[in-house]
Amino acid sequence: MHDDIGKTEASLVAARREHLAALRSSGRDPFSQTRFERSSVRDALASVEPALAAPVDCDDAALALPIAFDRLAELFAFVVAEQPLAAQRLRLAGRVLTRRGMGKTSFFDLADATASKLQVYARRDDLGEEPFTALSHVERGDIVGVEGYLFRSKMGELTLHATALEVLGKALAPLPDKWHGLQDVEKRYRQRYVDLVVNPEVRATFLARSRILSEMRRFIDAQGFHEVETATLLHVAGGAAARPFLTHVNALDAQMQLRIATELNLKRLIVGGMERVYEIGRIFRNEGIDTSHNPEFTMLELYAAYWDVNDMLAFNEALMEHLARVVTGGTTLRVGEHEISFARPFDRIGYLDGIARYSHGRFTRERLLDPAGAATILEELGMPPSPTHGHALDKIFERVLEPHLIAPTFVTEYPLAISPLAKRVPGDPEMTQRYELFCAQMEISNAFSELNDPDDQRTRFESQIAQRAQGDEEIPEPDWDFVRALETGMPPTAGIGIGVDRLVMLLTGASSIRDVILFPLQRQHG
RNA sequence: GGGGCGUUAGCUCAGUCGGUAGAGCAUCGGACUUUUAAUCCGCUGGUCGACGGUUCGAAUCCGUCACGCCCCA
Repeated sequence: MHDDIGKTEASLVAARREHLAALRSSGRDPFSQTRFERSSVRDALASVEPALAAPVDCDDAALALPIAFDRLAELFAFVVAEQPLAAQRLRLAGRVLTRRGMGKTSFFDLADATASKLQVYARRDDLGEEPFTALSHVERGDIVGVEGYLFRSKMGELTLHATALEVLGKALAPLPDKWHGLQDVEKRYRQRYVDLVVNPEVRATFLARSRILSEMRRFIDAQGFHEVETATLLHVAGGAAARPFLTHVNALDAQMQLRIATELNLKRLIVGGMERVYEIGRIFRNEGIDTSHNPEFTMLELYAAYWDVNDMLAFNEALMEHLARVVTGGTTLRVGEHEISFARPFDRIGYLDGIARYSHGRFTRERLLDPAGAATILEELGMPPSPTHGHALDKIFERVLEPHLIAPTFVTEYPLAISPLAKRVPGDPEMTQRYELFCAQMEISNAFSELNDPDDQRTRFESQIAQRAQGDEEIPEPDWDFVRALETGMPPTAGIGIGVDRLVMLLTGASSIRDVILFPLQRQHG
């Protein structure tokens, strides 16, 4: 790949510049246009006989919005012929996707933000000789505004019959194939704007992501949570097991780290009495890139004072079902070859029980909770040795239990060794009040009753220092101020982290995290 | 880090056994007043990812590198 422009491409650009020059010389410079008033849903309804209009369920604010192409069919279902609506003056705008010129008439397909298109019909006899000639300089990729009325074509397609048309923007770069779109995945990510223009399903995916985020906020806000923004630049990035990105702050002449979680700062807010807080924020982890990992990704973390892990589980379950309903209209989703249901209740399985079950009883609690025992399990599985007990447990889990977690499943009660911030299970101090939610073999959320005993927290940080010394570089340095925060007193609290990108993958059927991140990290061209 | 696959016209893709490169779409010219991947006629368009090697001759074989995708660790 190199960025030098080829001769063919140069001639395509030159041809487009000639069309631009022609438009300018006829006083229709596309780049001098400043605005175009588009018809609102209310305008559209007002222009037709009330008796004909289908009932529309939307509030005043929605009525004032421009008509989205995906609503045209619903709003104008009654349009059957050419004549009844000739008095109507609808104004719609979009990007030209295809042109079908037929001498003295022409058809255009326009795209807006939705995955639907609008067909426009232009005729010389309606537009006049000179404007129709100007129209011949409108090409695929250009942005146009059209005024006209709707009718149904011979083939039954709802079509805007143009009475006036203006060019609002010109595409100088040639667009990809109108039928195949842009397939080259590398170019799709590097030039996402082109991907979005020519691949409507990509626009639909990112609009779905936006809807998921706003529904998530709505659902959470309705339960009295406050959205907050904590620092991304930290002296010590903690709250998760991951290597941080390093940066330098000139004003302080200090090396700092980008956050790997929002956990510790959000719990500081719980200590401060904010009681119900959440943050939807970008997290940075200096790790590998694959179909389910991007070095920067979005996480929802939420903390509720006076809740325990079971309250959080119920909240999590309700949130997931709600989002599934909003996005898909139902509770079942296709993920690869599996059909999975988000109808409550989700499956539950104990961490230790699950590993015991899928190892046919070979990997017992006693072996797993003993560092030496876990090491022998790794050997039996033919896996390389781990630097720490916690690392070994993670590897065993990934190999033995995770592959079986297709339907939404809460894995409950995690060993203390891999849960440095979670409260112990009463009467079982080696285990914690924690669960993780898995779907389609992906970890979606992680929640627990938060450890609020500062002495216990200090002890666990100290054991993390030992783990770091054993060579596990993903174990963060202790954040001793966090212990001081707990010494200030934290109510019993439950917290959760949800991987937003993976959740969007599930709900949109994306198989790669790159398909739900607008600008995934790519290596720079040599 | 290891393995596999890919990179050919603006886009989507062919390219046989090693003999100096093809199609469709787009562009350009022409016809066409309800088309919808419009159609019909005609013409253009190439640093075959980069570099090196083998060969009389390389898109094709070999090596190195770049970028990407997939799988594994």
